[in-house]
Formats: sequence, structure tokens, C-alpha cells
Amino acid sequence: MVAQDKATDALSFAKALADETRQQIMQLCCCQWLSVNEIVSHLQVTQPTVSHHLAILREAGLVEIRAHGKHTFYRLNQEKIASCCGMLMARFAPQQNHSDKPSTEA
Amino acid sequence: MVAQDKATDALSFAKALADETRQQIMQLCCCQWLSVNEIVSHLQVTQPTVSHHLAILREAGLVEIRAHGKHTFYRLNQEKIASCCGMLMARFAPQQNHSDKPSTEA
DNA sequence: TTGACATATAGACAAATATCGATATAATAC
DNA sequence: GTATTATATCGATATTTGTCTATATGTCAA
Repeated sequence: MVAQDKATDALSFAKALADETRQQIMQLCCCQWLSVNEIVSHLQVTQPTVSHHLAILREAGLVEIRAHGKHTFYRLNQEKIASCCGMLMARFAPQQNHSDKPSTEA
Repeated sequence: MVAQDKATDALSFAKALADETRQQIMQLCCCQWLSVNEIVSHLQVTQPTVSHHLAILREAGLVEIRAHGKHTFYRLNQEKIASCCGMLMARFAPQQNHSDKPSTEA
């Protein structure tokens, strides 16, 4: 597995999060394994749409997958979420001094 | 100032981050005040495009603004970034036990 | 006031994407 | 085997969004 650079990680993480339906899916399968149909039954979109969003979350590494007979179970990858949030903070909210005024102040 | 609900915050934060040009802008004005033209000079897009992205970052509360004569200076709001990242983690990566197997396991 | 400069806004257009219905794939049940 | 169920993929479409040019707004200098 080749590590992506930080910028790519930050972008793909943000893009994966940037949809309301995907955030709803993430809320649903946070802390529990759910099959695709179980997820569909909680939302107002069709099964293909849910599969599409799950594919995006999967490619971003934000969900774990487990096949079990006819069913495929998904669960949110909370560790990945935590590490991506930490990466975002390190990238955009470093804890260091910053000036309080524009440098070109009169 | 009316507080948005968590879901709205999480979505607008993610959407604001979900563009490469905006992330470049955020990198540039992290820890320093920059005028719009200074930002433009570092990027490969036009001034109106930068203004457009700054408006999106502004609406999400991710940048601070300071007018100074003809110039308008922007700086990344690192505290907001940190709080939004914390909110995302609380929402999608709560530190609690979760089962290791699908509940419907045979 | 006029002109130059800095930024924002408006409108058009193209690219990306969220959604759907239809269908393919795969596993189980009969 | 066929039928049924669960999920993924395909192709079309509508919406969103990023970008541009043109222009408006606002500030400063002469």
C-alpha cells in the first residue's frame, strides 16, 4: 500500500465527507455493522445510490467491509476518521504563534 | 449569531474543504495575513475565482477578514479549523467500544 | 473629478457529481 | 438446474460547482 501525500489525503477525505447522504450513512454505521439494505431502509435514496456512496467511502478508507453470505456489511472506520481529522489539524491549525495584524499595517 | 446544528456545521465545513484550490488558499494564509492579490499571485487561477473561493471560506467561518485601504487581507481561522475537526471526531469517531463482528454472524 | 488599482459580483459555460432505472453479478434456497 | 434475494455496475439525466470574462463597487492619488 503506497502512502498518498498529505495534500491528496486531505482532499480525498474532505471530498468523501462533502455530501449529506454520505454523512448520513456515516452516522448510521458509526459503531455498528449494517448491511446495504439496512442502510437503504433508513434513507430516502435508492439502493444503487447507497452503493455508489459506499464505494466512495470505501475508496477513501472511511468504511470497513465484511462479506457474509448474500450480505455485505459496512462499518465506519473510526480510527481512520480520527487520523484524518488529526492530519487536517496539523495541516491547517498548527499550534504556533501568528501575528495579530496584517504585515502591511500602516 | 445563531448556532447551526451539528449536521449543518459538519457538512458546510466538509464542503468548504472539498476543493483543491481552496485548500491551497488555506495553506497560503495559514498563520499570515495575505491580500487577495497576493493569494492570486501564488495560484494558477484568476482573481475572481480566488474571490469566489474566499467567499465560500468566509461563509464557512474558516477565514478572518481585515479591510485596510484598498486591500482586503485574509487569514486562516485556525481556531475554527480546530473546533470543526474536533466536532467531526466527536460525531464520527467517538471513543467507545464497538463490536468486532456483524451482529448477524452465523 | 478623473484615473488607476483592488476586490467583489454577475452571467455564461464546462466539468464534476448525485441520482435514478435497468441490468449484471453473486450467493442462497428450492 | 431455476428462482429469489442482495449488492454492484452501467448509462442517462439533472443539479451543483469551479472557472472564466466582463463589469460593478470602492479606495486612493493627482
